[in-house]
Amino acid sequence: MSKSGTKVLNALERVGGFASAQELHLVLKRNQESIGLTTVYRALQTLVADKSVDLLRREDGEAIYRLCGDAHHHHLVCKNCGKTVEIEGGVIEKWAQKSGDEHGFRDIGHTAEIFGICSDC
Amino acid sequence: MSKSGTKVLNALERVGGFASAQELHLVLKRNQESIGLTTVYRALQTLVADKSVDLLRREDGEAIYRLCGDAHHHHLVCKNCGKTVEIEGGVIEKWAQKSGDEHGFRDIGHTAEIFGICSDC
DNA sequence: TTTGAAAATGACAACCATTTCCATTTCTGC
DNA sequence: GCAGAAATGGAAATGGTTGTCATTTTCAAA
Repeated sequence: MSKSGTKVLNALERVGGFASAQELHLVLKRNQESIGLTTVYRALQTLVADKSVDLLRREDGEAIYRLCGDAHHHHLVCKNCGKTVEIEGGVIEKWAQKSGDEHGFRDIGHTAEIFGICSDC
Repeated sequence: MSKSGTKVLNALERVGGFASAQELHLVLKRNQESIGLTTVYRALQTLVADKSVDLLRREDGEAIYRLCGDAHHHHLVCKNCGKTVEIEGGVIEKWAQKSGDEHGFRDIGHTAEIFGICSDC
């Protein structure tokens, strides 16, 4: 793990939720951590590839990131306030595997997100 | 409904699925329909506000649109050659709705894609 | 310790979807 | 036909994200 990767992870822990790359960059700057915006983006790309961090999208298309546990799960996200609930997705795993099998695909993976408006909004 | 709104709706029908604003603009140009990109964007904004069209996001953040009431389906995509199969997703609809309900969310929507390697690759 | 190649870094420029601006054209009611 | 409102579209601006490339750091081998 590069020095920057660690810094970005720490920043993500500190904000404790979603943050865009630009927001993380600001947090780090405020904390006297010298780091370039480009490096933040690169560190995030690596972390996402390593599955240490989740990548989602705000409604306006901006990428937002957050720490993610190891277990494969899905998210229910409020389109308004960003509140997030982790959802068990066994049904989806089976559906993806079955659909892939039926069409002769192998190395099946999938993505799935649910969004809506939460009870507080 | 403005003239442009009609053209954009027709284009959406013609492509029969998801399309980005830029793709729709291309489709219209190819069909000898003179229309500006700006106008396509404006028409889409209006159609989304009217709930005639759904707005979703590609993985890269680009906005994609589809007619409301279109049969909602999902895609099985080959990571290697791009071959795509349309998948029925009733299971997912129910899963998304149920998960949303359980946590008090309303206006539930979802995205789901399956990817893998097809039999030809 | 020195060295040299590979990886990491960051300022800056490039990219591209989307929006804003504004001048021109088209529509609508009178 | 006329005036005002709405629609249109080309050009420029915006803003998140990625590419470029020269410089710095890391680190293992000599």
